[in-house]
Amino acid sequence: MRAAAEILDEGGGEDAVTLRAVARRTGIAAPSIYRHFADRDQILLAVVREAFAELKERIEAGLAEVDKPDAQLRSVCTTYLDFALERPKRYRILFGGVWNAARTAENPEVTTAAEQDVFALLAQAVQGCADAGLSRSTSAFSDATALWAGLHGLAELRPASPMFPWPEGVLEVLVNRLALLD
Amino acid sequence: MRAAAEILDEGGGEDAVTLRAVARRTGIAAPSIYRHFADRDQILLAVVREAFAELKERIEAGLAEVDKPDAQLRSVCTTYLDFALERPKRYRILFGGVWNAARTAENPEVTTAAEQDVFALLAQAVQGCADAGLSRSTSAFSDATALWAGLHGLAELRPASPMFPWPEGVLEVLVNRLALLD
DNA sequence: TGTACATCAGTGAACGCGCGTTCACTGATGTAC
DNA sequence: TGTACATCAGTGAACGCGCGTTCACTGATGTAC
Repeated sequence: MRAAAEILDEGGGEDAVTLRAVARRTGIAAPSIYRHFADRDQILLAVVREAFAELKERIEAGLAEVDKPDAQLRSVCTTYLDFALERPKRYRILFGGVWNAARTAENPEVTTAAEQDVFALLAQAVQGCADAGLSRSTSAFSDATALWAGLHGLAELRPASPMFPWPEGVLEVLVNRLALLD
Repeated sequence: MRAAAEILDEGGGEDAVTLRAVARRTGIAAPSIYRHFADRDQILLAVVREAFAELKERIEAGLAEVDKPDAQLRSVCTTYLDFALERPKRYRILFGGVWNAARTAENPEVTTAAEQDVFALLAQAVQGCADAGLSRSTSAFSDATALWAGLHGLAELRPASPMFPWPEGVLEVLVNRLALLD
């Protein structure tokens, strides 16, 4: 059921995830949805919740596979970007602003909190590099914020501008310079 | 008339810019719009066209006020970010992906071309710093791309996550490090 | 100066559509005695 | 083992709504003779 909701957002914007479209996709009648969700907003909320959970899990799984702090930082960034490029629509709904700004006040744990969880993984990785002497960073929080902006920009811009002649290695440039590695 | 279309997108997503909403805002009946635009898509197109033009003009106006290459680069970035933070919805429709990806093929001059125009101003500013020995950049294009990603990320993330404890000076960090100034 | 006519931005009524949601219902499954 | 009943996921019909768009129209303004 939730799976259907997710598959759906791969075919149009957030507004394409209509209650009736989810029903069609699931193969049930529209009113049947009310046995599982109170209203349309709850469907979106469930999609957001699940997507945040998956992003976090993937980052943590990637982290577990490497040891060195700089490899860990690169892993976080790569996983984050891969997630966004694989599922641009789903990524977009997480940090997209439209949905976020409107519902954030009512469900802080799904948006603000989940977002900070993901950001914390990034900030910890930067801090880890600084602690190990692999980064010249003196403010892991501030540098992680700049890096987050860079990652997010790349994550949104690349699918949005497929005609742009993207050069190789933009991600590496962002990580190396913003986390002050070398 | 177009002014009304613009004011409108300050109150909801792209999908809130309905033909009827524009009509209400303008104070005319819905069918009257067809004297000025062929259909709904043309309204959105006009908004995008005008917003791109305004962004470009503002950047150029800012550029004309300073001389030193590094001041010019900072001016471009500041103007870009200010535009995005002042009118988040309008900025979003320019580089937003949803509208872009769907209509880009039919109207390349409004999206791809206008986008490259704006990017060119950024790339030239980075190149100017490199030429003047103010930047260590050896690939202005590649570095400008990374910087663009950083700017875009900040431009989207800040309005989208008002609860996040944004540190001071993120923009400066992005510009200094990604354009290799110092 | 006066008359005929084209142009043009506007109008209200109507269309068919997909939407979220409500309603009273059906039929299968599990549990109590 | 059999009967009564609660639970629960599903159903089709219907509602009112805002949407984009089409239609035949009106009334003001400008131009030709």
